[in-house]
This record gives sequence, structure tokens and C-alpha cells, in this order.
Amino acid sequence: MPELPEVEVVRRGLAEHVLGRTVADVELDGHRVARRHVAGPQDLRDRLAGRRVADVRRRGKYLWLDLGDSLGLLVHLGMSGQLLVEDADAPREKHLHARFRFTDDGPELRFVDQRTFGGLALADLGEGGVPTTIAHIAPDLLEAAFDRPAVVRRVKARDSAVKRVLLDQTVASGIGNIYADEALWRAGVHGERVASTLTGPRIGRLLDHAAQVMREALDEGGTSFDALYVNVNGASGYFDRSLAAYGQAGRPCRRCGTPIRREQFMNRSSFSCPRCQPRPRRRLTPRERG
DNA sequence: CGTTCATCCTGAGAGC
DNA sequence: TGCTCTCAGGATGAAC
Repeated sequence: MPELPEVEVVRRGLAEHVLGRTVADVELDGHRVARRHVAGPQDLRDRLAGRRVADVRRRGKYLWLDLGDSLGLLVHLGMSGQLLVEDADAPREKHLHARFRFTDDGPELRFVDQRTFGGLALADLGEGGVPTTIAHIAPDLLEAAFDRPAVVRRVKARDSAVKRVLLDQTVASGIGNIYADEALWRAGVHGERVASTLTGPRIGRLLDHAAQVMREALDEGGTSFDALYVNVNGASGYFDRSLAAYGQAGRPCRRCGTPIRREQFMNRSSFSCPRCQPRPRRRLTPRERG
């Protein structure tokens, strides 16, 4: 469940169902799910047992459980990860990788991930309670620490395609392929425009659109095209009905009626309106720009 | 510095 | 039915 709104939906579900509970034991299936925990799966299990979930936090697409004493359990859902709250006797999912049981009689927490690009790791919590292992991830567009003027300046300083910059989690986090395309459509900017050639106010508006579209998606429970993207109770969000660009190839643009086009960019698909978002004539080389 | 490319995986859907 | 091919909400590291 990938981008910021979908991860936030999961965070809220965890806050509702596991906050304040104490981990009894953890079962890990296979080595892959904890591959980023360098001390190994046994260490992960040993150090989680007996820990109380003091807080559930998120930055961009990363989630973590604050376990107190500056220890956190960092979770990334990758492309297909799910965190599900279920009764212990619920049928075992095909791609179940981890289950957390608690000291109370309540439901357990499961990590299910078809493609296993996601995973779990323990991390020290540093500045602001953020895991030190994601210190390179910038504040996301919806958090208080987001410094809009500073991000506008950073975007403006980049001589690369503006969509690439939107997807760069070290500049601003949380935006993925869907919301990048939606923000660019709303702003009327083609993703291959060179960031440094956009005006500061234009970049600011683009970021505002990105934040706004993610807020709207969150209100709809996120974007779900299929059962892979669900909240902790297994329910889908509804924002797919509101998408104006992503996945809309051939459908009329909601603003001007021109069929939405699909292009390859960064080895993935990009969707845009040919009329509202004209392609840049060509990319200028640094020396041409002087 | 920046960009491209491959890689980690499984499954759905299209086309034959 | 079944095969092959392409594609999918992401992040990372190597190579250029």
C-alpha cells in the first residue's frame, strides 16, 4: 500500500488497534521480511517481546511503532505490503510473513506482502523520534515539519525533470507515481519540465496541489485498484474514482476533454493531458541555460 | 553532482 | 486451457 494517504490509513488503523498494547511474541516466516534488520530475525523477535506500543508514527511512506526507550519498529509496505488486524484463528494468508501476538486477548497483527519489497526492522529513534535509518527521508507534505519555502528552493535548484524531483523522497516525502501525476495534472505542468525552469510560485502551487490531492485521497480512505491495497480491516479506499490522470489513458480530460495520454518515464507509466500539460519542447542542457 | 538501469518478488490480464 | 509477455501504489545501489 504505497503512497502517503494509503500508509496514513494504515497508521490510523494501527493507532486504533495496537496502540498501548504489549507485544507477547512475534512469528517471522522466512528471512526476507526482516532482511533490513541486520542483527537478524532472532534479534528482532527477542527485542520486541514485552514491548509496549507507545505511539504509531509515519513519515512519507514509512511507518513505525514507537516502543519506548528510543526503540522503534520500522515498517515499509513496499509495493504490496499489508498490515492486518485479525483474530488469531483467521485463515493464514498465502503471503503471510509476520504475526504479532499481544499479551491481551485481542486480535493479532499480521504483515502480509505478496511481492516482499516491504519489510520490518528495528531502529533507534533519534531527532524528533524519527528512526535514524530513515534520516535521509525528508519531512512529508502533510507534517508540521514540512518547510514549504525551503522545499520550493530545493526543487528550483534541480536541473532534472520535475516529476523526478516530486518522487525524490529526500526532497519531500510521501508522493508516489499516482499522486505525482495527479498533482502535475492539477497544476497543468508536464512531468518532464525541468524543475529549475519553473518559477518559484509555480513550484509552490504544484506542491500545494500534491498536498491537497493526498488530503482528499485520505478522506476517501486512499486509492485502491484491487484487494492488494486495503486498510488494517481489509477494506478498500475509494479515491480511484476521483483520479483525473493516473490510469486514465484514452479517457477525456476532466478539464478540456482531450484524451489523457500515457507515456513512459523513469521506466514507469505517466499519465497527463496533452493539452493542459504540453510537453516541454526539449530539455535544455546545462550549458545552453548558461 | 545527476541519470539510467537492474534488482528484489508474485500475480493479473492481454494476446496468441 | 495454457503459454508468453507486459505491467504494477517502491527503494536502493552499481555503473556511467
